[in-house]
Amino acid sequence: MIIENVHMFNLKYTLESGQSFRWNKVDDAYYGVVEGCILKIQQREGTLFIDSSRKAEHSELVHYFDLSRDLSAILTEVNVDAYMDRAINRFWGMRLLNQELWETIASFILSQNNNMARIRGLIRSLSEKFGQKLTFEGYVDYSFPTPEVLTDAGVDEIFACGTGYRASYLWHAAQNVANGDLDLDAIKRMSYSEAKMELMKLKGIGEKVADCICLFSLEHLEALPVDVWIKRIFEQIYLRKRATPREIREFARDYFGEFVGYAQQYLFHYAQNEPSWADAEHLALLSK
DNA sequence: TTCCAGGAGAGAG
DNA sequence: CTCTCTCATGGA
Repeated sequence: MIIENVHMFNLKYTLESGQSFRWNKVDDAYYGVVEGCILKIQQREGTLFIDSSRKAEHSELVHYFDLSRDLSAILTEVNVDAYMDRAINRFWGMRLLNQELWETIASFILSQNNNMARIRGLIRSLSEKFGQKLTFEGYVDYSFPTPEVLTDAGVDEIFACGTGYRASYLWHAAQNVANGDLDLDAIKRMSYSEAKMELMKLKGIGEKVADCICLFSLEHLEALPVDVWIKRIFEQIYLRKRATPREIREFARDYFGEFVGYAQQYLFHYAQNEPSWADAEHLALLSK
């Protein structure tokens, strides 16, 4: 499949900005698993070339990559200072994905007190062990395990994948989804605050992880996950003092507006890729 | 060896 | 409400 005239979209920035752990780069193509099939995607300017192990729906992909959203309007809205302007221009075209809900819940349960490389490894080994093997043009990957499979596997088998103390959290979540106590379709219909509250009823999901799920799967663009990076960024760049996650959320929501989740993604990725993100020259961008 | 990572839960104060 | 400690794991 080919999607032409893709406006304001950068595949690399979108897939490498820490919101998904499932994509692998091979030459100039990205391979990943979405909806139980392998996707191979390449971007050449405004055109996306997509190959798949199964026939992928055009509308599914447009939704997954958030392509129908008016990103230009959002970035105009959150571009309120010279610092943000630099982050936006550096990663122009980065979009928030709309990923599958169960996989996003499980992935961010595993993400707590953990680093990107290891999160990717954990998801990979869980999928290898409990998912279905998929192949496409010599590329091998695995579907993400269903809640039912993880429930039957048990805590010990999940722990054996290297998940550490998060094993019981993941098993508990899988069980709740499998037995219907956590209704994923209902959550998809909820407002941001309702969905966040519902997700936080699960063990191992606090405010930060719930916000990641709301932002990277449920299209709640007002969600602001406060991790160690976002905390550093707001304490050092915007607030210039120690701050609690609640203070950061309240300030940022008021300062950037209803699309603070998009603002957050640009700040997060900028700080991760620009070692001098908090030096004097950067701080001066806000001193006017 | 100690520190850190897209944190959360439990307990104390 | 806010601290503080602990929870596996592996790479720096």
